[in-house]
Amino acid sequence: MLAVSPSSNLLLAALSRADLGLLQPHLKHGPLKLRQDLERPNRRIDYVYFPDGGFASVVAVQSNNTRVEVGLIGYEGMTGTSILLGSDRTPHSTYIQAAGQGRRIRTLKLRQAMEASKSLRMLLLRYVQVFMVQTAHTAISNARGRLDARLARWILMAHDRVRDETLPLTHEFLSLMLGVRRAGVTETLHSLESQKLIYTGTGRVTLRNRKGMERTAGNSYGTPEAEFRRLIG
Amino acid sequence: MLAVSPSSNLLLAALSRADLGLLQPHLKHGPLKLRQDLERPNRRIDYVYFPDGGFASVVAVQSNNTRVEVGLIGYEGMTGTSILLGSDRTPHSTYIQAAGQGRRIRTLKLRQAMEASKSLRMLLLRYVQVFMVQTAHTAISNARGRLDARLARWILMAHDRVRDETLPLTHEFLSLMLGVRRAGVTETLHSLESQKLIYTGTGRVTLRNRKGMERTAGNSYGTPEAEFRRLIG
DNA sequence: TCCCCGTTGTACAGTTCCGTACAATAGGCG
DNA sequence: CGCCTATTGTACGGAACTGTACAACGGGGA
Repeated sequence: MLAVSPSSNLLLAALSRADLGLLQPHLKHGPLKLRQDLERPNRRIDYVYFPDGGFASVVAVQSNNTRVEVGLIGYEGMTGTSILLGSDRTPHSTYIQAAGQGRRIRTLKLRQAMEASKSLRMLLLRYVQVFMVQTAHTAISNARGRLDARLARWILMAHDRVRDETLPLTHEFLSLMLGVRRAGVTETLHSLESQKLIYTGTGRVTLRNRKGMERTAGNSYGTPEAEFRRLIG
Repeated sequence: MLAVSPSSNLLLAALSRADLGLLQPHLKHGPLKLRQDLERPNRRIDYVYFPDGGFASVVAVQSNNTRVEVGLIGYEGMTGTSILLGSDRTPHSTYIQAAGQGRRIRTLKLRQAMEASKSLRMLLLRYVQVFMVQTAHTAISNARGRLDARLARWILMAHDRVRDETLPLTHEFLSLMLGVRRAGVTETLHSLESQKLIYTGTGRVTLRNRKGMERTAGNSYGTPEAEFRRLIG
């Protein structure tokens, strides 16, 4: 809870001592609660979040019942990419999907720090690049991937961020994220389970064979992750 | 051809006189030829392009035969968003899909200009935000939209950029962009034609009823366009 | 003018996923 | 402990799209 305690957020960890010093006085640690809204569509964004654990989903909204996840943010990243890009809002919605802890900073303070330090600015913008690649690969996965591949990709990405084999997820929730039918998720999870890639239970999915999951995810998993390693490290 | 001639590129037009002055000495006007590669996957990006007409596609690549368009760039924007974000390359591919003219600048010169002017930097980054929203909406459209809606969206976006009712497009090409079967494009175009929304001919699609097309595109068209108007004007 | 190859039209069986519906759990709360 | 509601299992017909194949067209080059 101490403001000076080291964060397990990879972006904050990648900052130079000086850059961290710019942010540190304004970073506040706290819980990230399930379903907490971090950004609402077309409303001013007040805080930017650096999760230490759990993750948030960025969801593109069309109409009431047409909403699909376009990105996933955990301890490797931050919310508020539109703030970094000079906008004070976004048409998308961002909220916590797996509870955790994290740090937040007022957008104004972040803006000031970014103006003060070029290296800080560059690091955060490189993360925006990573996030764009993630979104682009969501697009290609949605266009060409079969449900088993898309589901495998999503579970892998969630696993990367939660760092626990067991994910607290209902089929209903997964169907919302992927924009598919709930019953389709149930059937596909059974298929993955029969291939011994996962265990399932009510409200949870446990990863059993990561390599195997990566195989079924195919090329839809990996490119954004490689881009992260290249640009952030 | 004169370096000082006004560009019809909306980003360049939105620059202040001073910011334009920074770029102007390094901008070179020239043709953008069909299928010209502007960015290759994971290769250094040497130039950034500001089209005056025609448009380029940003294509996410998985394997050889799995490639889907994730964004479209015409006189309203620029290529090289990854340069703006501090990376010198991108896993995506960018090439000209409708020939035109445009200006280009060496990435180094652009970087220097961006460091020199905050207002320039902010304008170009706001365009990155617009492009991210476009990519996100490609993702949602791919996940939920039926082929007629996706095709209508694509034709509308192309029409916005070409500023001509007639688009020089083969069905094969459209199928590559959308990541669907060529025969599916043919059938869907017939459907749109029978609804008097377009005319078709070999190698071309002519928009006949824009309002109607926007209706069939549904919510998959409009959000990124609104974001452009809000952030660039 | 005619050839020829890129483009378009069309067909067919097969697969994936949808919309909907309803029964069977399971597990938290009173 | 037993109820009650969220969650999961499963079924059904149908829609959308696929992969493949092949014929017909058409417009530019020789």
